[in-house]
Amino acid sequence: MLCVLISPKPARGRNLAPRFLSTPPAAAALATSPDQHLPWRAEQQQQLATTEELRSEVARPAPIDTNSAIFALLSCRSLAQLKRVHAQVVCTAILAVPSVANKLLYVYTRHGALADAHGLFRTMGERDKVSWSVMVGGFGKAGDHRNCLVMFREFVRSGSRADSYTLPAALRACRDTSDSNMGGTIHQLACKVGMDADLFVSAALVNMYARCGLVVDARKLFDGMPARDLVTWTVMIDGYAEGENPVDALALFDRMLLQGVRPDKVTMVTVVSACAKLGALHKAKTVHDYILGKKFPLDVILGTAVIDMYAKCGSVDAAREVFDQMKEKNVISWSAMISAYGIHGCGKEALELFPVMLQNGVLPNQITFISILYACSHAGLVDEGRQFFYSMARDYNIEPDVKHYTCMVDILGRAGRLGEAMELMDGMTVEKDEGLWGALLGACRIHRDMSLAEKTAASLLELGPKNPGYYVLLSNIYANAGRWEDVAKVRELMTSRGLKKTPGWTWIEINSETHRFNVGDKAHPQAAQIYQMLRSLSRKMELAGYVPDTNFVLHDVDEELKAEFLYTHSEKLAIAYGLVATPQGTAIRMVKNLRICGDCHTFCKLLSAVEQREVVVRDANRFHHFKEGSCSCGDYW
DNA sequence: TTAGGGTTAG
Repeated sequence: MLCVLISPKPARGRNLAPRFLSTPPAAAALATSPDQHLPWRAEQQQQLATTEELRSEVARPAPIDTNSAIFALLSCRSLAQLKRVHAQVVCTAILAVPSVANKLLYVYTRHGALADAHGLFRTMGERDKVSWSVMVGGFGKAGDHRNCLVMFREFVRSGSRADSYTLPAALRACRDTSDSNMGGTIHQLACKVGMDADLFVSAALVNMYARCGLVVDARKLFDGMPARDLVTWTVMIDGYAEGENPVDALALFDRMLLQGVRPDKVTMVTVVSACAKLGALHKAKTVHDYILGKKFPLDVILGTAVIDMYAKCGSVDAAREVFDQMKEKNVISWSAMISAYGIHGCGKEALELFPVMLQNGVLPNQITFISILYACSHAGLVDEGRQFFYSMARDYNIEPDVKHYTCMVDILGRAGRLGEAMELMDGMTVEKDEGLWGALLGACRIHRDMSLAEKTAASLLELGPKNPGYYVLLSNIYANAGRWEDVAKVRELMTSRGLKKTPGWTWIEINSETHRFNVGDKAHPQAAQIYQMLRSLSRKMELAGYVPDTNFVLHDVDEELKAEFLYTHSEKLAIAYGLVATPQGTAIRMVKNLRICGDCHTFCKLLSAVEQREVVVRDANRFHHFKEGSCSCGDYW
């Protein structure tokens, strides 16, 4: 076939059926390639002609009817195969049948061949709603949001009414580009054409607003909907979970159940992921029991979500149990388990899993290496980390990106090898971002390297970081050195850039309920008991040798006041409540939104011995398991 | 000839 289409002269030695002589326009388009007019290309074609002619005898397109064409299109496994069927369709002149042409368009988009699909679309004589929606949806699914919206606009301008296929596709493009302005415009259009109450459109609208960070607008829309289906509930739950509001996500799920709506597997994945964000082990077990009770199969997606949930709720053992039970595992499941070990400081276990993954025929990807390097970093495995870092490109053809460099700088920096970290950064070709400089600055804090800290901070501040954490880090470094004027300057810079320090909070799960504490919080109904417990605890702890480490208080105030600040840190209030509300011997499990403070870390270690309690803290970076006076992080965090 | 669609894991 190819020979007939590309050969400039009549083929020799065979009779061509008349249909091959008059090449239809679409078939000509098929043979077009951008470089076909280049001289070397023409020469090459001449040389290839004989072989291709022979081949074409075998591969000559056979006539095909409409039904067989649709069946053949749906069974295409490769783009080459698809192009052969396309040629058959062209030769049989059934491209004029809309269902065939549209199916062809659709299958091209499914193979990610959007240029081919678009080429065909442009030459199609008759384009109906399906052709348009295939193109709008095709560009969207391929991640080409711009062309998705261009097609949508063309569709609307062609005088067609936006429908329940094209509107959700266009809204998804807005969601994926976080363009709530465009999303709002499309919302108005949906209202204008009376499509806003359609279930597909309204689910897409709720999803778009929520994922663009406008959860309140999403909820208003959700509450005002005349009808809701499972997907609408699911996207709203997901909106809360993704918006870092897992409490509302889980509350909405409970409400959904109360209203008699039965969740499906996708809803459960969303709920499990909300639970992972929350970090409450009791709740995690309840959700897992629900999944088992309702007999949802733990397939690769739900199973992986459950692994991640248990890991982030503090039980790496439960995560491993689920991992072992899963029949099908992909690279995401393996990476989730490696990451689970990593955040719990079990570097050895994480690294042991890597070769097992390979033995199971699963190849690592970029994220697997981030999980591995993270595990090395939090277990102090410098040499191992370095080996993995260099093996990425060499053995797996995965070029390290800025995140991998950040992990590596973290590994070297924490281990005190600041010079090596700098060297690595000097030699990198990928663009440096604030996270990378932040990692180096963190290392400067740990090893008190004032001069490098200043240089690093200069580069960091030049990038204009949006994360208040980096300013606080720098301010901490100055405060530790007693440079209060510089502390004030950093604070001023933060204010001028419109940033505020993220307030620290800790919550603790008691009897399946979470209780949240801020610094100096007195809002809890049992506040009196909590503060009384804190006073008796501090006496006991000081007798056992605890000395408040006032270096962690950064206000320029006297020592006595500093100690008072320390005692009302949210971590300590949560611990005190844990002691008040749970029987002796029960583990105390907490989640903190920021990194645990150094003084609270010391406090937890001592408390685990004095009170004979296991204390588990998830902070913004990792888990700390305190037991009998020491922490699983080995004071290395 | 009735094709195309909204939600999910590290």
